[in-house]
Amino acid sequence: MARKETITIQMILDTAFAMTREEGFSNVTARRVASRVGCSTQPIFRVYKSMDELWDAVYDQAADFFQDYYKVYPKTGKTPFSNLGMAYISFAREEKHLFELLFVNGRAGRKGMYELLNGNSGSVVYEANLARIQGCSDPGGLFTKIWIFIHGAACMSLTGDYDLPDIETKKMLENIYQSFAEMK
Amino acid sequence: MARKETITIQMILDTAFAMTREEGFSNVTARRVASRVGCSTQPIFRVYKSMDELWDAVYDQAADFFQDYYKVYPKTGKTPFSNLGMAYISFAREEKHLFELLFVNGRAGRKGMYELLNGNSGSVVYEANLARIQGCSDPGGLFTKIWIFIHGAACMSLTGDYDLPDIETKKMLENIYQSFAEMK
DNA sequence: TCGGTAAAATAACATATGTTACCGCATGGG
DNA sequence: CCCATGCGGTAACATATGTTATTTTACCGA
Repeated sequence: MARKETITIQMILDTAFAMTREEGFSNVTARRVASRVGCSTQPIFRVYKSMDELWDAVYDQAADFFQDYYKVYPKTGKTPFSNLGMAYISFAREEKHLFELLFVNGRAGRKGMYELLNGNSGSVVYEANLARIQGCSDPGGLFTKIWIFIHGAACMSLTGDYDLPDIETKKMLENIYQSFAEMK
Repeated sequence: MARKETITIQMILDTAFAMTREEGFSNVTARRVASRVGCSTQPIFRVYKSMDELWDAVYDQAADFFQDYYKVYPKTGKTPFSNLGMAYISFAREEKHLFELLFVNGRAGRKGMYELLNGNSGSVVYEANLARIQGCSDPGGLFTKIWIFIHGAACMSLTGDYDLPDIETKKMLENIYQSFAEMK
């Protein structure tokens, strides 16, 4: 038959994803991925029709990665809101490039923010028992306001304009939750 | 003597800035600027040592533009906070690419967020009578929290995840100001 | 009018990108 | 033990970028 496959689609995708984590999406080029895998650019175009297809796959993997990150994140807060917030802000800090890709710069045809939060299983928001007050359905409401705040802190951490230690962040999140909840 | 100058530094900078507004920073290339000015790339490199220098100039012009935008923005809110917030969020909506450049993606050696807000004259925050509670000096405090919220809404509007009409935005800003202020 | 000077055009260099044509060759079924 | 099949390497194409060398050209003072 034919020659045996030595460079798999997994090797390529994993490498591209690792590069996205480390250097950001825009540095994932055909030649750079190939070089890191240790092959020519051919195998890439054998398993992916184009770089766009590979980038799509990386994006999807980033979305899954965020889901897993949230699931594993220790839920030590007093409320599901602060847990969600802590996980989200930590993710922005620790996975700057992935956060940018998913929640800031996006990508043509990117998933919506709430779609990314819920994922395939609806885990994040659902598990947080926030189903009743899902953001999209209560504009100006509690979840929307809290979410705007959480997203704001995460984005500011990207540019270095927010850098409170986790303890302080947790306090602040629970503080503003109180503020919003008691207001109504 | 010599030939008369027909392509001025102003023409080049204005064009590059207009292109940044319309298409974003990353589309400002030497050839595209030249084409829009109606000349070759030579005049650009006569007045700027490199594209990096031109990009710096565009960035500075964007910072000034934001200052002017804020100064002119109608202050119809009940508090200086809501005025600042409305202006900032409107800017993000109407000048998506400039907002990204200044407050999201930044640029090597970009100005800090509060530096951008204050500008050369310290106008934005100062005029808003917020001097006493400037963000950097009250981490976790009132201004910081409000600012995180405002920045969050602005960033979400970039990705289409926030799209309340101005009226609602204003209400929400005044609402959360109440929440934060009464909490303490 | 004429020539030198500087501005602007032309065209190239060097690099980086996605993508494709081509070819060597390993491999496993016959 | 062959050899067709398809994997992967080499090299090129086409394009886009910043930048620079060279040439043309317009201006103004002499």
